[in-house]
Amino acid sequence: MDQVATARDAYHHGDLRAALLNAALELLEEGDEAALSLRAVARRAGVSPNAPYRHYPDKDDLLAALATHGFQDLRRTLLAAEATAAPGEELVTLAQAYVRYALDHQALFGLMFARPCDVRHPETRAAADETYAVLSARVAAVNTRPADEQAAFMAGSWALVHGLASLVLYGKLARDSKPEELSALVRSVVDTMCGPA
Amino acid sequence: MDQVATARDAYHHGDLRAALLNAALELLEEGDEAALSLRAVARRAGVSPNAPYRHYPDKDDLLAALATHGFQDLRRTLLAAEATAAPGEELVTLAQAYVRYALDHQALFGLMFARPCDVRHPETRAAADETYAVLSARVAAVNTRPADEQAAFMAGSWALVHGLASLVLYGKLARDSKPEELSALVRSVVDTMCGPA
DNA sequence: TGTACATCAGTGAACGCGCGTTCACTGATGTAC
DNA sequence: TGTACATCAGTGAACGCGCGTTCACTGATGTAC
Repeated sequence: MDQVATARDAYHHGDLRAALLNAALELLEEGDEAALSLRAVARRAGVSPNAPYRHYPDKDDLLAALATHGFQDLRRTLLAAEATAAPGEELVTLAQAYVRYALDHQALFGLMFARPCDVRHPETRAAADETYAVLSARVAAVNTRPADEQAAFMAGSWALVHGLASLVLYGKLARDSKPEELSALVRSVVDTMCGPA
Repeated sequence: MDQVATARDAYHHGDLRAALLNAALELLEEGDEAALSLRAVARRAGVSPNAPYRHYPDKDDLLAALATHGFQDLRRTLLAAEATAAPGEELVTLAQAYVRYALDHQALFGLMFARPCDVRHPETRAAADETYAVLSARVAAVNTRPADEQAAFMAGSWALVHGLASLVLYGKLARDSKPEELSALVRSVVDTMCGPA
């Protein structure tokens, strides 16, 4: 009986597209991007090897969907952190949340940022841009520099924060630091580089 | 005759280790890291599929050697750029050279920075640290900030420059910019973020 | 100077594997009458 | 309300492929005597 019900439920899955995304995210949490094969995703979702093709034209498309999801998730995470920041601490808090996100979702973060953001997946581009917008809005609110430096300051802030995340993530900087040491590092770097001119 | 000589030369190769590295670098210039298989490297070097195992224990070791080479090459590139910089322009010049290196060696740059720099390959770590040292020495020479901000400023400078390179490389920032526009962007960002406090 | 022999650095075939993708199919669903 | 039928969303087997790595091997080299 149970089996019948399960089988029936399983056949027309309901929302296999989302289930595949979740399965892929699970696999990314567990390992690196190399372990993320379409077949593994299908297996994890409990579905036959080619079921994904009903929902994604090919593997690249699934990866793009994952990256899009990642940017949206990072954006929400940043907004949530910003909302709880002490007054005057917003930029540092955003930076810390960004770096923590990278460390908490290593493979996904790598996938998001080590894939070309090109014309073929405009929704991924849009999601990336919206993530950037959270940072740059905060920078605009905080920044005391002349107007003609605004754009450079925005790009620089993203680069700074993203560079920190990348270097730490791959062991180039602050190897073996504990989380609180890392937060302190991010704070001091952001204070030093983004402080009032 | 030629063939005999070629065959004789080919058998004991002389320096297959270096030849494999070069072959791998060529493949990286031509495509992405995914196209870099041990077998493809051996093919490119004109050698049988398992000849590489005389020189590298496994594929991971070859990748580490590539990363090491990349860091040394980047270091030399930075030093050369620095040496030709106009007085007062050293930091900006270094930053521009760093970003250009990333764009000129996309797959290698990705390999260098998207691999964990861990205990298993100390020579790669050392090479990465020496590359960083070029930047931080220059920062120390230029920096006018208080001593207790030195470390943060050094880390921040690397993060800034590396973040710029990464974001541009993967189409997150300054999409479709021409080289000179990019150099101008790097200049304005570095001036804004690293300028005198 | 010549020779036996250990060692080094290659070859070539084979292993098992998992991959992305395609094919022909079938079970479930919804809609027109 | 019931039924025929188109459509949707899965299955399961198979394809060809290139991979990393191992095996047993052989040709080239250098060294001791």
